[in-house]
Amino acid sequence: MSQTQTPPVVLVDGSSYLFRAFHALPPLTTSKGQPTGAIKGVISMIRRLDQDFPGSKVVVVFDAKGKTFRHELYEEYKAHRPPMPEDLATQIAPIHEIIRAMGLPLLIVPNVEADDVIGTLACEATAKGVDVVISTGDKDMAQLVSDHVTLVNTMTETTMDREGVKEKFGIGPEQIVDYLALVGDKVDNIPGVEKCGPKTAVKWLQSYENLDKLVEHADEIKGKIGDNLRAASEILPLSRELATIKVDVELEFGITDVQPDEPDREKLLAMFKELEFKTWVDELSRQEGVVDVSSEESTPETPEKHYSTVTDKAEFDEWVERLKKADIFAFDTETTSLNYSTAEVVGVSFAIEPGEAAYVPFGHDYMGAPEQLEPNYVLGQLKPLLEDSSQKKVGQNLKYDKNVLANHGISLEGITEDTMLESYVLNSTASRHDMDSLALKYLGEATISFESIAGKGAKQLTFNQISLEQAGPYAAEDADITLRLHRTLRPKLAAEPKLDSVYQNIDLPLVPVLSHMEQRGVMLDSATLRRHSQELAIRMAELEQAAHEEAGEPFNLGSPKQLQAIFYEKLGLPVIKKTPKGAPSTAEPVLQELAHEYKLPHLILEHRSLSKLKSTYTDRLPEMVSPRTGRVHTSYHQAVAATGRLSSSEPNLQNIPIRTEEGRRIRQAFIAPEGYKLVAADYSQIELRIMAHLSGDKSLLKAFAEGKDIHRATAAEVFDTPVEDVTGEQRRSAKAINFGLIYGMSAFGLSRQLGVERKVAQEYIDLYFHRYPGVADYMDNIRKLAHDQGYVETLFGRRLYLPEINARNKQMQQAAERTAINAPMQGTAADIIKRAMVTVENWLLDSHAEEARMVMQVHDELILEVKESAIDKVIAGLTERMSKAAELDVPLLVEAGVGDNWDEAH
DNA sequence: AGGGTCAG
DNA sequence: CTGACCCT
Repeated sequence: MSQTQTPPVVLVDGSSYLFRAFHALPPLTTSKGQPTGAIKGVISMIRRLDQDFPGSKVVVVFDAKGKTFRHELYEEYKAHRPPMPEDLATQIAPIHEIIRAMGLPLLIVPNVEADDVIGTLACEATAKGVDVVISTGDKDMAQLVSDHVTLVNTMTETTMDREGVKEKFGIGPEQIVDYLALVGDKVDNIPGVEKCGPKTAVKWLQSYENLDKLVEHADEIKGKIGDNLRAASEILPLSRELATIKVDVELEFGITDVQPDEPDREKLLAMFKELEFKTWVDELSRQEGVVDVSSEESTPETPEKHYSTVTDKAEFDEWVERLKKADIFAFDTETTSLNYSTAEVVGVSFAIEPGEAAYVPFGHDYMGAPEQLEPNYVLGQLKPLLEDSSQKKVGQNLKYDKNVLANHGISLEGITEDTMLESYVLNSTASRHDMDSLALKYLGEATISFESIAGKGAKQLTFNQISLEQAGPYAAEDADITLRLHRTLRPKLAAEPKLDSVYQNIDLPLVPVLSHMEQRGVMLDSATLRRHSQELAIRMAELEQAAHEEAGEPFNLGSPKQLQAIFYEKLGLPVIKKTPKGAPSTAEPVLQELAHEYKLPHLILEHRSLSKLKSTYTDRLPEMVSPRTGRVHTSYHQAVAATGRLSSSEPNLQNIPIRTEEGRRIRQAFIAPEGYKLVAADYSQIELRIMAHLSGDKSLLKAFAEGKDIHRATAAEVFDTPVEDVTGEQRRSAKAINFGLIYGMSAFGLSRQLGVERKVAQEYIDLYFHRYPGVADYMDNIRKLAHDQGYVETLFGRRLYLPEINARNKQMQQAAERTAINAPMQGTAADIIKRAMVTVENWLLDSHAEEARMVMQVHDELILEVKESAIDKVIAGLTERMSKAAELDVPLLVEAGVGDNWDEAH
């Protein structure tokens, strides 16, 4: 390997990093919803090159849009590539802009792929005696490696020279093209040899050196794969050509023509600010000559860090004294398990000032663990502080901490701030609100990952098994980051009065309410469910046998893949619909259709629905009963649904069956303890009522004011019939129309729902809007508003950003428009029931603590356990409070029922 | 429209 | 990860 004195030229394959950064990094967005993960990834990679190759000329190359010579060579080239995700497409222009502002040459050559530009420049540079480093994430580039060309993957920090290629692939750089031709490429749609993977290709090339010689001796290859090779011999030259990176493209410039420029610091600063890349903003601001005039809010500096692990009594006591005096402190628990109902606290961490935090371990019990403070002492000292509601705390998802502390007899009060909720209210569309994502997004800091200290997979340690050396900094960091996030996020909320009110008056007060409901759990009749399971098993076995006879062979009824084979290959049933990937669908509506003419689909349908009931409910629910309490404890998630709704998991209590008789039997297993009944109260037609209120449509308001059956009233209007003459069929159609409106449904969707022609569905919609012009206006306005401001709001001011509302892709744009219509209704309903929950919980705790408690929420329904003697009183108070949770131009009707089980209560 | 879970 | 299916 020859050494030159001059530093190498670095050619950057920008496009390859673009895709890798997009998929590998957490989906960052700005507080306004602009996705930035790929930008951050690509730019930080490019910035690193300056350190890795000081003094080198860095040239960045991107693919241009449009076709290339490979498309002309082979029209199927990249034919099956899905369109670029919108979230990625919007990040390309900013990346280009930043690279230019950094002063780096940016090459985008029309009709030439980045690979070929790089190949050509690399060839030219080496001819001039300059060494080349190609920075890429794409292994195909290995074909360019030579004595003067090295590959480096800056994201994974690996380099590959000639020897490296041999090590990695088992063959030399000159053989890579032949290798690629043999293997083919599914994504780019390059044909290869059927069933020939990397192993086979390498084996062949090691024996025959290259493709030509291999094809010459193709008859020596035995077996099916030999046949495949001979069958492919015609197209292999084409594959080879497609896989070959060009080194002789006609470019209008040479490697010496491209020169770096001075960086435009003002421009960079503006862009980094816009994209909310705090650390880079800080870094630039500190550099001389750049005065940050546009800054209204100071970006948080990364403080010096002083984290301590406290095992000394005096030191701990001192911390407690400081906590008592603090106006607010950040707080976090470390526990043995993520499951709050079984988790035990093994340590707690605190922070009062940024950069300074302490971890107090008391339950680490691995071999050789240092002596720690007594759990009883630590928790005993902290208890008065934690239970003092005037002592303010901030945390990340404090509901969890409240739940686990309850296992130690501590009732956490004073939850005055929660960073997870701050982030959620600021931008519910941001896909994740966990601490690690928030730290990266708002503080520009990567946190210690749990995996890095606990390991992963089966060998993952629980927190009590992690050494104090590792656990200390991790836990202290959690408290520190939480405090600093709060200091960053809270002012952002305060600047938006409506969002601030949603946070303070709706989501924060709900935290203890949800915590109580989770801890209470709900009672389950496990014995009945188990019996039900056995019955289902018998019925399923019968169905399975019948299906096998019908199909003429045994197969797995639960496998859509095997089913496709039987249906469409063996039995030749007509294909009605295909899955997104092009395979014939066996989805429910398809089978429903086929069931008219064939017996097998009917059997499958019944088997499927029973199998779902059994695996998800009758088998699983009894397993979820806590041995400690004998009840099931769900988790409610407050920062998952973009619209403001809650979600529920482990188990999901918000999707317990109700549609079929068989399903309702599962609801019958949700029961109340001795002396109690279940009361279920739900808002009647809440979303349509909200639509009436928001749109102000006269007819709709009137219908609700008069307490009419809304679907019947709609049918009378749309079909121009007197109310008393509306048929069942007409009412059913009207109901589908009403649902469609809530979902922002199109004529297409409605036609499918109703099973009528699209034209007919459009007529219904036109008629509806004609009869309810206020609704039509409202829909137009909300769509326009969404396009103009990029977000929509609920009645209470909860905001939902719609990043795809102005997407170039029409389908995405239309989906965003449907969300724009649905979100204010769904979200306002969520706000209303959350408000009701807070009021109802406080009322019950104040005056009916022994008689009634809320145990479940299912979007528009609250389920309570109520002592038999108090039922009338509680129902009256409950329905009144739910009705008054919002003041709308329509009455909020609440319907309540009582029963020994959830099914009966309806 | 928004969710969660299961089996393959 | 996908397809299917349970809920409001």
